[in-house]
Amino acid sequence: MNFVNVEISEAGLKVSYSDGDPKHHPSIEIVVDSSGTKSHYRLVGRKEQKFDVYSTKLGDALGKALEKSGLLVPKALLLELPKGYELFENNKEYVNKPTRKDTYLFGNGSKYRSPAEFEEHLLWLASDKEMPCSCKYCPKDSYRNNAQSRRSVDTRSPSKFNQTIQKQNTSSIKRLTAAQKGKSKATSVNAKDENLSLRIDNKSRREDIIWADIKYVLHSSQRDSLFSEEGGDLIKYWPAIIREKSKAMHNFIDPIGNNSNNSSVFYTLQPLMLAGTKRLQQNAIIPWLAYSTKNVTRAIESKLRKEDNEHLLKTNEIRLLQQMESYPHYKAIFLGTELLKEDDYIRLTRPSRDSSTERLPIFKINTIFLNSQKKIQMSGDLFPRSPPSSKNDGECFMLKKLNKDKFEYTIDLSEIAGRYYKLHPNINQNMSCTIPVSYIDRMSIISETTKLYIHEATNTNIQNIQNIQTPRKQMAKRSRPLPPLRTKKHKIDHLTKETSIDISTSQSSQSSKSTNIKKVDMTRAKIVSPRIPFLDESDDNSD
DNA sequence: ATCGTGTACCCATAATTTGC
DNA sequence: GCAAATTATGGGTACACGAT
Repeated sequence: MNFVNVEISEAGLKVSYSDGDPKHHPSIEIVVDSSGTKSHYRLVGRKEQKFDVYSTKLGDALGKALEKSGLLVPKALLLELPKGYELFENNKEYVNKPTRKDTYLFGNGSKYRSPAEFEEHLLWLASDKEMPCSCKYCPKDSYRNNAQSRRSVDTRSPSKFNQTIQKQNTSSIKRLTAAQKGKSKATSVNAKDENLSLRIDNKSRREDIIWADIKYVLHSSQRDSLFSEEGGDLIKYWPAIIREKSKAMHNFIDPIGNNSNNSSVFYTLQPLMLAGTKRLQQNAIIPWLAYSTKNVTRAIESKLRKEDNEHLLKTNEIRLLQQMESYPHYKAIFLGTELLKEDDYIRLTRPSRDSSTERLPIFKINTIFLNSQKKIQMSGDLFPRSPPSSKNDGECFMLKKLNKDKFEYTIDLSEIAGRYYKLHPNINQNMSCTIPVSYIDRMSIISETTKLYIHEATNTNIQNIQNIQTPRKQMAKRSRPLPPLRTKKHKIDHLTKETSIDISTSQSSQSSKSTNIKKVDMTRAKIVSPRIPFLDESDDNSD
């Protein structure tokens, strides 16, 4: 999962997005039923033990998930429940039975009966919402997967109100899928917006493609690398799709730094070609047509072309062949968000000694190959690093090779933390990639979804978008496609898509006219795309 | 370490609502 | 009005935790 809505601090974790609303809280009045049983709800205070159970268990679960995706979690404690959620204790006094007390979490209309039940929903709230929530109470597309799946509760106004809400939600989802099969979908999307009273006129809408200020979209290292290219400084905005629009929570810390007075609307954006989503305010984005795309596309293109050439010059076929002729070799592979090439410097995940002060060692890739066990490995030189304190930071040129001249180290993919950047020598996050996806898939998914959205937008933009969007010329040449590594669920769709994608990519960018029914599936596929960490690059798919 | 107690969680089923 | 879908309820039990 891609956790974009979590604030990690020394004190613990906060989830900055919420679908909770106090209107879903139960009434605290005492209700007496016909048999004389007295029942009432009591708000559980933050200082109570029950509350601690929730904050530690939920914090623990969230912390684990964050760490799994490579983030450092100083303290796995949920500092507060997401906005609008509260813990209640149901107190039931029976006439002839002992009193019963049950704790429940209310907030989004569902009644979570344990931290474990809320766990998945919390992760979803914290995530970029690319995937539907898999908690037991959230609506599923397939009807009634497991018996007695979901409940929803509003004890104050039993049934009516709450049920209508749920009805509308599920039906709008159904309508959406139905509409997607046809053509128009704008109308059905609006239905849901209205429901959430989020409609604001003359502002960008969900599914619009807009430009987002790169200050908020790219990391500084990415910007640096872009700016170092000719024309790179012309790029002030980055294309993105609006995935969600929401109102700011009261104490939401907006990512721009302003205190949100002017506009309380937030957009959840998915920048094209980048992993993850961003939550930005109105003033950080501009409509597509408000920005001249010519310069930008040219600059990006030239950057890409330059990289290509550079790469071609660097290839060293002879050495490759001499060394491990029998193994298929690659010139580059995608690992998560980064492209790793021969001669690159990368960081390894484990320190050579297990002192925490030591920085991750650097590894220079000499070759990338598929070994006899069909595992991708890299051979190269290892450079241990001293703790950050010693010497100056230009140390990368003073690196001392650990291996002797005629020897190389071999490492597994799992040992790679990410690229080493001269300007950012202290990065210690790991890429932590587990799911393999083909290069074709990644690129097609991105371009296909864009095409889909573009159809909804103005036609005049198609050309521009595609200039940016189209997969660049392949750089890696490999003799065989990658073996499927252990994967999770997505594998099946992935295989069925393969053929159609192949065609659309090979005929380059001009496929806006190819009316491919698979496009609809692509909207589902995009869910997978941004966070699939491991991508291989191939153009000769000989399966 | 083990026992006992109360609680949290899970599950089956009863009850109710909805769709045809 | 019936069947299916959904929700509420209460029992069973694993587990945590304090007492022995």
